[in-house]
Amino acid sequence: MKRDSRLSGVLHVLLHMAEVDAPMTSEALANMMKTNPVVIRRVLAGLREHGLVCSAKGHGGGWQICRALDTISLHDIYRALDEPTLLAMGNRTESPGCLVEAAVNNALNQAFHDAEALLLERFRTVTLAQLSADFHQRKIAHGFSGHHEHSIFPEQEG
Amino acid sequence: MKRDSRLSGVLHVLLHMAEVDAPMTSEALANMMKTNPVVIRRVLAGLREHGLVCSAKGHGGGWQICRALDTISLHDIYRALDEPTLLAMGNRTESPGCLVEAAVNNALNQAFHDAEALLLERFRTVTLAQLSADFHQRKIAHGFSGHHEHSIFPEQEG
DNA sequence: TTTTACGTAACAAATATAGTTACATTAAAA
DNA sequence: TTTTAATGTAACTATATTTGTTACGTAAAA
Repeated sequence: MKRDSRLSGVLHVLLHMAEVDAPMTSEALANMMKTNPVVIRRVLAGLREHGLVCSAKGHGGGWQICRALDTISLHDIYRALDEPTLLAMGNRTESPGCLVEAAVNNALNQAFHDAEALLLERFRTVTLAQLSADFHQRKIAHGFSGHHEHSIFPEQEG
Repeated sequence: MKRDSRLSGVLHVLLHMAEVDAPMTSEALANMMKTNPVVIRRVLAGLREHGLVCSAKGHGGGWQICRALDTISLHDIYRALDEPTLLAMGNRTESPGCLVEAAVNNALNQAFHDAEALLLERFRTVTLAQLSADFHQRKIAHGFSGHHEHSIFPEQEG
């Protein structure tokens, strides 16, 4: 089964936005993400409803993060994405009439529930500020001299 | 994202097979699972390659579990299904050139890896024998009298 | 030799996701 | 005030995945 990379993608977008003081247009972000501006606007519209980002129309408009980075957890972003499915597996039927299926569901649900809880707990404990700090450390480790806004190496895919 | 229910479905099928001494045909199993016999044969063919079930052609043929239930863990079945994706989320790109994406991947991969490890560990510790025992307890709890092969209640979806 | 069942390829249908086009709306700049 | 640059959003298209179906070959028992 194919994995949903929206959370990964949104985090990427947000961290780039955090590096820039001015609003970034959906077109610029789409170029970074090798996708379409409408796709960017669609997903960021969800974050805006949750107060994580702000958008401005017209000349000089675009998207900005509108809360302190250390107040935005991965869980906040996960919720703003409408809490997408975490696990690629599930039970065939909930509340089955068949007792065999009930026994199967019971065993699997325990494992599934615990794995989901673990993921959500991790999401709660990681903030955008931490990811940003990690990024800046990586930049230094890769030989950032102070003259480049980003890595001295050509960047692929954003 | 839609969840893959093949593991759940295969467990259901196997536990029903465990209740019967004779081979079960793909047609009978397909009726229970409300699907097509070819779909059953496709998925059970994978289990056969791993030595979990045996099939016989011709009159009186069909499918049977061919190992002791307490030697078959959920992990064995998971592997026989070709280790399907466990998590519905993933990173946009592995080995990214962009340092922002590297920071994102690093944070998410830790969480993803731990959640996967938890699931696999659970799969290793649960056997078909345990599920079968759980099923028989449920049957008793639902008023099994000794005269019925299965529940006295009409079974839905298998 | 007929019937029953698996084995498997090829095709069709359904689903989900992502991408695209088009145009209305808003706001700044000329 | 007109032009330009941006978001907002609906509708459509394309693509990929999964599931279901048909068809027919093979094997084994009755």
